[in-house]
Amino acid sequence: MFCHVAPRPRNAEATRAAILEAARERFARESYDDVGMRDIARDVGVDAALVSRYFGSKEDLFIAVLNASGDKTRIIEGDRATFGQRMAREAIYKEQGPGKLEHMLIMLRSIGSTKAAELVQRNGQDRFFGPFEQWLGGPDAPVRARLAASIMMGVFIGSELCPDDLTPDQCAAMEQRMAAILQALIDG
Amino acid sequence: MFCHVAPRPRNAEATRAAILEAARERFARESYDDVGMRDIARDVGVDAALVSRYFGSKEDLFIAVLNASGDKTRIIEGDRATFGQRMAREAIYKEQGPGKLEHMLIMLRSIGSTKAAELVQRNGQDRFFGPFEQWLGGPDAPVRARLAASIMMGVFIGSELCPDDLTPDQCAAMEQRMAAILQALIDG
DNA sequence: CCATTAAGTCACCGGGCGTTGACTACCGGC
DNA sequence: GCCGGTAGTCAACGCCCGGTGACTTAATGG
Repeated sequence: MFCHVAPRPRNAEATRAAILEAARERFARESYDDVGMRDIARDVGVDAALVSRYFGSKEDLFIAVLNASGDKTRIIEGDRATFGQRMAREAIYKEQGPGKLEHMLIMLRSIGSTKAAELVQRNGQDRFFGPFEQWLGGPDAPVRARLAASIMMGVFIGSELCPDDLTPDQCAAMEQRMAAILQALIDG
Repeated sequence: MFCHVAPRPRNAEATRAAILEAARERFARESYDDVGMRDIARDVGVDAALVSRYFGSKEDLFIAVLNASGDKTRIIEGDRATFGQRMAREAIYKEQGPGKLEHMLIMLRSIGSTKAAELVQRNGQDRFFGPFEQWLGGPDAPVRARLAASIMMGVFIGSELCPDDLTPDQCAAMEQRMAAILQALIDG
């Protein structure tokens, strides 16, 4: 009988990446305050001290997660004509997994924590809101960007952080309405 | 020279009410996790032990705050024709103070905390979402209610939890756009 | 085959948390 | 005028957190 799982081969770079990945998944499911260094370490199968060693502090680790996750969040791609449809689909059905809107999810989870709020705001401004506003263009771009982003955040919270009890038909109806609203904002 | 402020007169009921009020203000500004029993006690000018004594536990205190605050949240009043306008004004300018949408603010602040999320979800469903959906009526009421509530939540987060750097003109434009979107959802 | 060095672990620290039981001081009624 | 009960305080407990220095173990080059 095996008492130990196969010990991870000694590879600092791979271990560091594994920690970052585990942290990303944790922070996408729990808030900054609720995620513990020991939780992340247990997920990877290492000692908690190693997490502190590799990333300096919990705050630095969170920043690293935000930066790493932000790379994959290419919200703005594809043509403008289907933006509303795409975003509505993402926000409502939100196929799990890395990339996509996970970056937004991580930010929303921890935006309540005073320790993480500042980081979240700065990161969201730089990596999400700023580019979005610039991409949008046109008259009232700041207002339209802000409103569109707010709507996406709100639907995200409604469908991810709160339990979902909508039927498939209702989801489809909601998707359609949301897409129309967003698209109207995009088009001006 | 006075070394002590006037000691609070011995009145259990008044002290209890003062604790509840202080807790309400704290929970409206910080998340469940960030608010400490000692913080609340300090605001009132009593010992932290008294807070536990009067309300049993932090969780019970939070529930009491949600219930007490919910009474004043009469979202649904006034005529339907101006609902969008009223809500947009509330969400964007959100004159501070008890009542109004403070209940929603308290819920949003702590929705990230796993310890408070369940309470928030149940309370929000019972005191906010359910009545709202019922009041809305008409075709697709659940979908429209959910979408309208999500939009309000999103704008709330955007304007309260994130710093506001919109000019008065931009605020007015945003208010107008948001009001139109909400009103369209209300009317069907 | 061993020495060196990096990778990872272990024990522990200081601090903050919510909560509790023992204690004190005040106030109304006799 | 004191006395019982209640409002409020105090000190402490157990727990968990993030972080650190000393130690152990494994890989690697000679």
